[in-house]
Amino acid sequence: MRIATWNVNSVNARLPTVLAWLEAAAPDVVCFQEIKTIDEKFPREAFERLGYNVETHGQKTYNGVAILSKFPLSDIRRGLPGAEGAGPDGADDDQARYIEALIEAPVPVRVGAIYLPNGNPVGTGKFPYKLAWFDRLNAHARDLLALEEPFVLCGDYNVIPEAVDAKNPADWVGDALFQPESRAAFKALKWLGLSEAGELGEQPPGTYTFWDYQAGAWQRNNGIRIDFHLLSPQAADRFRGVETHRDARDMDKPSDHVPVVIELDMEEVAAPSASLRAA
DNA sequence: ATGCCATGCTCCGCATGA
Repeated sequence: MRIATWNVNSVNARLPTVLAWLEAAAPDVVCFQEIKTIDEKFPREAFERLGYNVETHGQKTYNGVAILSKFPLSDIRRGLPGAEGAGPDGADDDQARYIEALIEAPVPVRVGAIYLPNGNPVGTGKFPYKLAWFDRLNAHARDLLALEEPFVLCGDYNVIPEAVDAKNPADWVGDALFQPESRAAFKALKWLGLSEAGELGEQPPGTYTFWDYQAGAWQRNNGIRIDFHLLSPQAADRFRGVETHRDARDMDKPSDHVPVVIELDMEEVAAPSASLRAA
C-alpha cells in the first residue's frame, strides 16, 4: 500500500497539476493539505473518476485537509480533540488542520492528515497557537498508540527538525519552523514511539520537500524538509520505502511543496522489516 | 531591512504563507 502526503496550496488552482501527478503516481491513499476551499467546492468528482473515495475537512480561503483512498474509508475524525478555547485568539479552534480515517484494506491502517500551524511571526499569538496545537496532536497520538494498531500521521508539520533539513539553516534562525520549541515538540512526538519514514528509509541529506516561490529558491535548491510520515510501531514493521517526488516541483503551476510517498507491506502477516533483516 | 511569488477574497489592496 502506497500512502502519499502533499500540501497542494489550493486544490482548485492546482487541479490539472494534481490530477496529472495522481494519474502517474497512482498511490492507494493521498493526504492533501491546504486545499483552501470549503467542502462544497472541493472537486471530488475529478478524484472519484480516478477511483478514489474522498473525505474532506475544508475551510474558506485558508487551510483545509482531505484524505483520498482507493479502499473504503470509515471512522472519520475532523479536527483534533481539545478544540475548546484552543484557537489563536482564545476562542474555540475552528481551523481545518486535521482529518483522520480508517483505511479499510485487508489489513486496516488508520491515516491522519496534518497541516500544522506555521507559527510565524514568533512573538505573536500565532507561535503559542502552533505549540498548543502540537500538544493536542501529541496527546492524540498517545491515544492512538494505545490501540496498538498500524497508523500513519502524515502531512505538513511546518517544522525543520534538524539543520540538515535545510539548505541554508542560518536563514531559518528566528523562524517559527526552526525554533527550539517547535523542534522539541516534533521530537517529543517521535519519542512517544513513532518512526519517521525518512529515517527508516535513510533518505540522503538534501532531500527537501518545500521550496519557496520567491527568490529563485527552487533553481538554487534552497529547500527545507517539512513534510513527514510518522509511523506507529505496527506500521513501521511493514515499512518498505519512501520516495520524495521532487520532479513535481517542475510541473506547470507547481505547488511549493512536493509529494512524499511511503510503501507499506500489506501482507496479512508482515515479514520482518529491512532493518531487522540486516541486524 | 525589504521584496522577491502565489493564493483567495473584501477583489485593483489585503491577509497569509514558510
